[in-house]
Amino acid sequence: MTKTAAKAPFLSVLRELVTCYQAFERYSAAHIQTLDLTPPQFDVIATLGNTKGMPFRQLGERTLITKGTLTGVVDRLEAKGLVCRDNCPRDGRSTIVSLTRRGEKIFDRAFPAHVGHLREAFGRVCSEELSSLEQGLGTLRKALNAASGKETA
Amino acid sequence: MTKTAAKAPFLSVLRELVTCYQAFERYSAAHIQTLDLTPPQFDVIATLGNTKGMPFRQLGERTLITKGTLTGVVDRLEAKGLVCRDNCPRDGRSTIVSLTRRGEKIFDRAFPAHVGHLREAFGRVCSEELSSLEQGLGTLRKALNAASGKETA
DNA sequence: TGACATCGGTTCTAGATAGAACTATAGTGG
DNA sequence: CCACTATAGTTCTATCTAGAACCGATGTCA
Repeated sequence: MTKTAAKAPFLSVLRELVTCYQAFERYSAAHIQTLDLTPPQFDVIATLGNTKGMPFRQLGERTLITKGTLTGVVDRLEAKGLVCRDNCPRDGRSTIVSLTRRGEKIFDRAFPAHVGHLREAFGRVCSEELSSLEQGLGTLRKALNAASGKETA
Repeated sequence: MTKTAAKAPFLSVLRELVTCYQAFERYSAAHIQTLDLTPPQFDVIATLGNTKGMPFRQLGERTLITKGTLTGVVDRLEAKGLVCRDNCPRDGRSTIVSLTRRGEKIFDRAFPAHVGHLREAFGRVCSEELSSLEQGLGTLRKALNAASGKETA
């Protein structure tokens, strides 16, 4: 609580961003746990659902998991028999990850349930407020990226 | 992208929440790294700054780090000579964590610098939008807590 | 076609994370 | 004063995390 720093008005937005995000994580994770999955594992299942599979690279881009981490997450899902790795016929370096039949079953059951669980919470906020929130978050994100670009460049 | 699920309009807010939070984390972490600290370590330093120290429990509440994790974070800070553990005279179970002189020096130098770094980004967003964002985040957080309370109870 | 840069994944390292089990101290009720 | 319960930290386990080093396959360019 430095005097000058405590005055910065944006710190309260910041704190709210963090606590809100954590509240979401907790809320979401609590449900995912009942499926015997971790949040990143669920994220992978949800991303692969209704697709024919995709290479690691693409899976990482969509789930925002870096490749080193993704290897381990996929390892564990493979051990559970929910996804499988196949060599890409077009590119010898590439590995295609896709849901197994069991993985698809989990997806079909868990994904709608999870969306319903989230709706339970988000439904309590009126849609105008949600869309204003979405916009505000977008503005802040762009500001963060712009500021970081400025310093990197 | 299940049909029913893809329609849920709140999913886009959700995605924005996650990407915005991650953008913040990246932006913040990039600066903290230049101080040879990790984000949780910085968080502890910032919380202990301008205090006479506090027990683990309280430190955990403020930094939102669970006690098992906190032990490790404090271990590493202690190894770096930035904080110290002292027995609480009033309670034999309790340990008081406080900044060493070196830790205070780091705090005095790093905290204002970090706030300045953040201001660089947040200053790009007008204050009305920030306060509206803060309010929206608060609403959502309360909705999440309310929904989770409903299920827990 | 042979050198070289690039790219996709894996491995390794250090750290963070939650949660459960454990230890020791403190407080409480009989 | 003794048993019981609650509390403060630590330890342990499994997972996630980024980032760097590495390895094999590709593609390029001369």
